[in-house]
Amino acid sequence: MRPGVSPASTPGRILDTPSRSPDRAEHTVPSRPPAPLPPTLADVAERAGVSRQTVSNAINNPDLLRPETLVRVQDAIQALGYLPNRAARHLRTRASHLIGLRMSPAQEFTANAAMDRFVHALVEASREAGYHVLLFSGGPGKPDTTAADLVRGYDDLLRSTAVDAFIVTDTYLGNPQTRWLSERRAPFVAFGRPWADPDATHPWVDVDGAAGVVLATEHLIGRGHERIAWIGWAESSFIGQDRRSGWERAMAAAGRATDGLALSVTDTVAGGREASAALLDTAHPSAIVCASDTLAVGVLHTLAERGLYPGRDIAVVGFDDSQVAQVVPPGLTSVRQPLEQVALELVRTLEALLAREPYDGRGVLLTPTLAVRGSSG
Amino acid sequence: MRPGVSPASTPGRILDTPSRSPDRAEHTVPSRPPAPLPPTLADVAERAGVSRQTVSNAINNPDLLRPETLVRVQDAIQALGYLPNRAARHLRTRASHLIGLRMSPAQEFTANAAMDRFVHALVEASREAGYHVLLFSGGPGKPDTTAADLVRGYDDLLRSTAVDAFIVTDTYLGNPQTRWLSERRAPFVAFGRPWADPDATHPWVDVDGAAGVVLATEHLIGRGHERIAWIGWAESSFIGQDRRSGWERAMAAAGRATDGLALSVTDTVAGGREASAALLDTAHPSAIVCASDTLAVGVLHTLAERGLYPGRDIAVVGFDDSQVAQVVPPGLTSVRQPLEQVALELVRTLEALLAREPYDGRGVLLTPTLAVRGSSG
DNA sequence: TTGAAAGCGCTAACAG
DNA sequence: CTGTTAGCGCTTTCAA
Repeated sequence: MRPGVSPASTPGRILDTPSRSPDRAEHTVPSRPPAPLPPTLADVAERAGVSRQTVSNAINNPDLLRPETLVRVQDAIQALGYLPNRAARHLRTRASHLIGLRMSPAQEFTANAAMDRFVHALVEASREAGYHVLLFSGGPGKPDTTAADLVRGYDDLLRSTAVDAFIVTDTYLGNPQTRWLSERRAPFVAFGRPWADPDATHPWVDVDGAAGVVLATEHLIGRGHERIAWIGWAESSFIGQDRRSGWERAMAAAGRATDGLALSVTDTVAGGREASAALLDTAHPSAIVCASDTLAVGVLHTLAERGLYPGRDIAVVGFDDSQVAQVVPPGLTSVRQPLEQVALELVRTLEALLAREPYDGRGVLLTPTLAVRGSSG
Repeated sequence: MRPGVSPASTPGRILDTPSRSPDRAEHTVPSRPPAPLPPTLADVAERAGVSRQTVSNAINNPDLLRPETLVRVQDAIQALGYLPNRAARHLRTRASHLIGLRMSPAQEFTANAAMDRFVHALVEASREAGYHVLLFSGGPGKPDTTAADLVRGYDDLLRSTAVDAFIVTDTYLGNPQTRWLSERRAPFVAFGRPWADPDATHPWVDVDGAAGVVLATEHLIGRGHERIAWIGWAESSFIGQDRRSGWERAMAAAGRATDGLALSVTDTVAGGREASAALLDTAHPSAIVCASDTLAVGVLHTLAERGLYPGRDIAVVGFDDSQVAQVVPPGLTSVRQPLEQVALELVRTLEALLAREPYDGRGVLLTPTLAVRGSSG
């Protein structure tokens, strides 16, 4: 850091539209010579005075070497900063050590921040297993998306042997990928149960949404709430039904009635706002549990409009522990998915799969936690 | 979708701690035979009745082929679903067509959702240029991070020739990566100006934060606000100073005094909350511009505590157009970075760099926009 | 215009 | 325990 530098002193071209300025030649910096090529096995072998194969063994089967040879080779590796060329290794072993993950388009104007946290967790978990994450795009979100488009990204990566396996996240859309990948015999692990296809035998990891909502509802019951409402998604959503079942189960266990206390809407702020307004008018709940933070934020809108304070007048709980839940005043109590654990389990399952270990076909279900904040008292 | 299926019918193992159940053998599904290997050049050549090199030419230098041969080869490629093996091509051409991007740990309890949007935009822009994004981790965020740790991820990827180039995003921390990468002659483009190192000659793309704050401040001035306060970061932050200069510039242009109207704090919700409380007590502003959405959310906290309504009693503007800004009631007006354009420019610059085109050394500066919402009237 | 030969850097199989 | 040989699938000379 050089404290004296004015922020505006760095020369730059200000562009409103992204285009290069035409007078480039006047300011041209000659492109510098390329970086020297990294050392190869042969370089290490020569330095250590052994054959290339011995260096390869030193890396992949160290116990085959006599200790003193091993040390000599390792010293040479160290001195040269040698690391095996991934392309060559990939070509030879047919393993890229890359995991493919499709980024579905970012959902704006919602509180769904989970993807970011998940990607971080996955990158971290992959690293520890010696893998990197390769991102690709395409799929739902654009108009005119056909089934072929949906699997296109997967197909290309598979046919070009770019990745060893996939993590599939958007299983909830009724998307054809998991079935397609299964038929294709492509290695993959799904984040999300095969709700719509109970015959599916592919490995999966998921979070027990119902259990999370049970936690939330019991929390509210413990705070003395009698009339606890539910705002969820359309009946056709398996995940939505699962989460709702947690509310029903916890309410039944506590002997609370649920009549007229549930509403299904689309997963938008407006949906949550309107549903909560209707519920407050007709069902007079003292607490509302929502299937998502997006819906819960909608409830906060209604409360703000009516001069009611979340946590004091009406308790509100969301789902996903998004950044919004974490920072919105007075803090939104929310069900938090253990995404770090999910990532760990996904990678672990993937490793077993790639090692061709038999699969027990039962999936892994993880339990979420509840992040309690001001909106619930 | 099979409507009759109960959400709870899918068998799964519920785990509180991530561990595999021991009775795996009882439920074992034999691992299925591996997928057949994708077709190679030789397969296509045989089917088309030509040599392998001719197929290679059909892909890389189509004009070298007689049209009828070309059609025959293309038909064979189509029929077999052939795609070149990336590892082989990479090994031969020394180009992985992979761009490395380090994911710094997710910042929770802030409103910094920009990374998610940026990654999406980058993946999309890369795809159109024929590149994929490879994610790696490590770096700042963990305790005891040394300079060596900071460049470790880059170094490993470079030495193993895993990526062709990097996009470097966290230039603002005074991190050593850009300098290190430059010395190493590794191809990279930075998202962010080399604030701390005006001698740097590496290519970069950035967003004009000062211009964004000018937009925000002028917007408030246009709404009739006289006393517009600023909540920013510590003086040592170049980005913070840049953004602040926008406020100062717009205020000066409108003939507004700024004495006592600015405060510098850490970039947290609490920081924004405390700073706004102090400003309201001492400087009596009618509007507050913040260096980040996180700070702006802190202002919303103070307003909520005092029974004041954002937009009606006090106008608030943030920076980054995070999901929080988009959904928090009554909507937070915020400066939005053109991340899609940024990604496009980064990839474009990278392509030129990798093509060894001369670089004009001036960087690309893009102008943000202002997303106006309820918090500013 | 098309084909033959070589080799990118690595590892698996086998010989010594 | 170490070295030799071969080949993963591709592109790039160079001849035909």
